[in-house]
Amino acid sequence: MKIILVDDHFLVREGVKALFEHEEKIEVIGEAANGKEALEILQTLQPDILIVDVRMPEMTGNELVKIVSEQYPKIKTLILSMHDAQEYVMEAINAGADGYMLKGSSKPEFLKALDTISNGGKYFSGDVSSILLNNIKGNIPTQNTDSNLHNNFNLSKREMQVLSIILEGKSNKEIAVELNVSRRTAEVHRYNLMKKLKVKNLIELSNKAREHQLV
Amino acid sequence: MKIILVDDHFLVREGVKALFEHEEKIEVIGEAANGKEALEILQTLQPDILIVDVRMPEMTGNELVKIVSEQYPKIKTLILSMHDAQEYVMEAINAGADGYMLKGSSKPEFLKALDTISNGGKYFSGDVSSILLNNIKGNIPTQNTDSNLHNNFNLSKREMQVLSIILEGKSNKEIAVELNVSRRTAEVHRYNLMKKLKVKNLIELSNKAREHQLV
DNA sequence: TGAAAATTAGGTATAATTACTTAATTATTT
DNA sequence: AAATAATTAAGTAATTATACCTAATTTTCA
Repeated sequence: MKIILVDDHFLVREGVKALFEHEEKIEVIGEAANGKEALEILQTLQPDILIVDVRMPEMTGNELVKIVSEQYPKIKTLILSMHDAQEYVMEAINAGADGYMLKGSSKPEFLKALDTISNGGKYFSGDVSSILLNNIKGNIPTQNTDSNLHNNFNLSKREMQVLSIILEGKSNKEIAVELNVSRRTAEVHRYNLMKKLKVKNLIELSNKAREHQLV
Repeated sequence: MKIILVDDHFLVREGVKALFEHEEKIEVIGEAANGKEALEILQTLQPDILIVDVRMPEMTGNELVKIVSEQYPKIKTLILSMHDAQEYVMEAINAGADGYMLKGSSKPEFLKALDTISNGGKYFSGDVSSILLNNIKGNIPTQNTDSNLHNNFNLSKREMQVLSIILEGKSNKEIAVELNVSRRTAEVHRYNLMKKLKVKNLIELSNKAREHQLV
């Protein structure tokens, strides 16, 4: 299995190489620090698989994957990401990536992914399965029943409502108007929300809500 | 984590128990050889997770999962299967299963699955990702490429820096410390950033930055 | 070398949020 | 019907952010 690594961080490339060091079936035949460089060395080297970081300057991993999968359909592509964010995963799918792994994935899972991919399969880490699930056709379940995700922070109905308005970027005053309650009430809900989600600012709130697909 | 195993093969149950033997966080509190038995012991024992074989006489694992997820929404369910067959996987999803593992999955992946599920998440083994992929809804809008990507907001280097710190959830005061400047300077950067990106609050800032992959 | 940006930071005022506490009124379960 | 949880909202202080303006230094590029 001939592999080219594409990641703007030297250390990450080294890490991946170290991971494959004692695997005789796997050989890293080239490295690139960005999309342009990758496209250049692709023309001379002939890799089986391209391992690409999602987040890179100038050209994102997903953009690179799209180009490669269109121009060199025989080359398989595996996206490497630090985040299990919905948009990255869905973009990877749309770009035609053959796999999606988190940087925290274990070595065995990595090897399995490469094996699956090189045999023409797709391998998306189990860590992102919830995102895949949410985008499944005819997705009937996953709603109501307070068991799934929605409420493992014990948010009340009203709190969920307030949360979603907060995530629209509204202030307490605006929330108050929208829900027809006092500004103080909105404040309390926001305060309790932050406590329950164990976050200390809006950004963390936004991230946590997104992660846990609370809205 | 209290677990009940449901599988008609004694050996499989033993195998799973052996797998968890040295995991102190996991405790197998009951076993059943079929769906009916499982429903009976469910009433007295209170498991967190039910690990269920898909293929069982009389009642399939998916049928059992459906009943359990409707009647005991708090109990999580993990399907165990020998096959990565499309119909099993899709049925499991529709039945409301929280996870789907192959019998050949590694111990670390098993533990990760249980952990994810017990925290309210979903975990479908990477081995079945191709099935999930095949059933993904038609392309989600992935809009912006090139033109409105990256820095065409005319952000300066310093502003980009400040932006990324803001997106870590830090306050002006914290930014000031991190960059070794006055709090007022941090305020100015933040103010100019918001103006340049044409947003009026943190949430919009976060979304816009993410959309345009500014960080 | 000059002009144009960028970075720095102070002033002023207003608005908004955070971090609690207390407490009344509804709803919901048992 | 009683107990528990949810929703409402006021009070108090302190902190933080917004919305400008002005202006001194530095950097950068032509």
